Amino acid sequence: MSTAEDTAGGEAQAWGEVTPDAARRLLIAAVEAFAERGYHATTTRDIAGRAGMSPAALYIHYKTKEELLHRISRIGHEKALEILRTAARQEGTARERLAGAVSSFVRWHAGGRTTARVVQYELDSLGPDAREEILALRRQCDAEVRAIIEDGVAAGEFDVLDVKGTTLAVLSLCIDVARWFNVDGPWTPDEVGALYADLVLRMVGDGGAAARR
Amino acid sequence: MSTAEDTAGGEAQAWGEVTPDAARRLLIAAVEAFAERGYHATTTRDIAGRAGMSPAALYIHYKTKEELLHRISRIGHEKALEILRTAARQEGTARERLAGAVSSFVRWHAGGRTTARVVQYELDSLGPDAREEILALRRQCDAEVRAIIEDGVAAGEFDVLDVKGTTLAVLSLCIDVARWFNVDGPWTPDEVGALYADLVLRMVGDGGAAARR
DNA sequence: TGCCGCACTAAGCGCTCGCTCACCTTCGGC
DNA sequence: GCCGAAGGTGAGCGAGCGCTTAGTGCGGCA
Repeated sequence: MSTAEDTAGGEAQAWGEVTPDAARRLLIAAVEAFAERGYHATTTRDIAGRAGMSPAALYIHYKTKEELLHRISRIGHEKALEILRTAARQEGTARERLAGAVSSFVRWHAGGRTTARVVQYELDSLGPDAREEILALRRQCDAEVRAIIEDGVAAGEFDVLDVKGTTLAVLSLCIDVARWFNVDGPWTPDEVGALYADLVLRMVGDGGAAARR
Repeated sequence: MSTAEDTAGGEAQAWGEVTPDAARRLLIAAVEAFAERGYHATTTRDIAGRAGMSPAALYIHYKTKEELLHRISRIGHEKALEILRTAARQEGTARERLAGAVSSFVRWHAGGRTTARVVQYELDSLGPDAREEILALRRQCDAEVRAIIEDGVAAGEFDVLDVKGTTLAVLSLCIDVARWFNVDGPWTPDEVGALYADLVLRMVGDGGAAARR
């Protein structure tokens, strides 16, 4: 647990699919800058500077500054969806799958906070077409979590008043980790993941959650 | 319930303390613009235009664009703190006070989403001094919620593993409402408030939460 | 060796930004 | 009826923005 995933350098390895090298360096620089200052407050000169290049070099690899955000958003959302999907398709009870999904999703938001911040909070800076594409991925994330909760209700494991609302609340809780989590704070990503898995099981009325610990 | 509080016009009445009239109109225009596009993507010309004034008029009432954000942030946080404080000092069990605090705090974030968005998500755009001042108010919000939870644990009403972490999660859940809540969506602020109060009682291990409904 | 193509840079274009300044109205007090 | 303060405007400054373009250095191939 908590391998390279939770260091800034480790975050970089998630971008391995981006080539060539210069394009990847620019992308990583953009992620850091967007996370620190926000999309609109970040200049193309800042991004290029962090990547050790001149401002013009950015435009050899990306058409516009927005394309950078779009690429980051899509790769990030695909990663998030993959995490939830993997957890949802695991063997086991709904209780186990929900706990696994929440703890790994939270670990990603806490450990890869830089990336997650951009992915979750800079969506509105995209143009309408790009935003719609990303929103489709987001709806798929929602569907994965909802499916687990519905399974649990059907199996009599969970006791939920409003499946749609509870799904939203669970995702909301996980996503907001990216806003407040601080690497220098009192918790490791693993600890927050475990705490949140417990809280979420309580939210879905899994009677054993409190008793088991 | 859900009176003027949940319309854009109704939100405006919260700024009654700001005088003179022109300064208040500018402030309300700024809240709307910041909420829609974010602080950095909003221009002073846009703010002045929404208030029906020339760009220069802004600088008669405010020294800089950042001062506008600072004022909005402070007034908004004071309002949020007042809501939590009122709920915390109510008569009743910890269970009742926590439910009341969450439902009214959530109602504020959902109904006054425009304001809440600026207050909760544009903090990083403030300078260091202003940010520190706002963070102090935020810590007081945290303390109010934590006190209720500690009361409940002491009284044997709640069963909580980690008071600090649970407090953070409760506040995080409420605050994130400002990000996703949509006035045209399927829920009213009251409905979300009630749902969230139930979810939070479950999170703190209030055994009766599920059974009672 | 000579040359091409590509990754990259220095310089800078056109534009819009936050903010200022000289000037104009309105109006209560004497 | 005149005056100064308060609150407003139109024009525009300097700076910095996203992005472009002409030119440079260099690895790979005949």
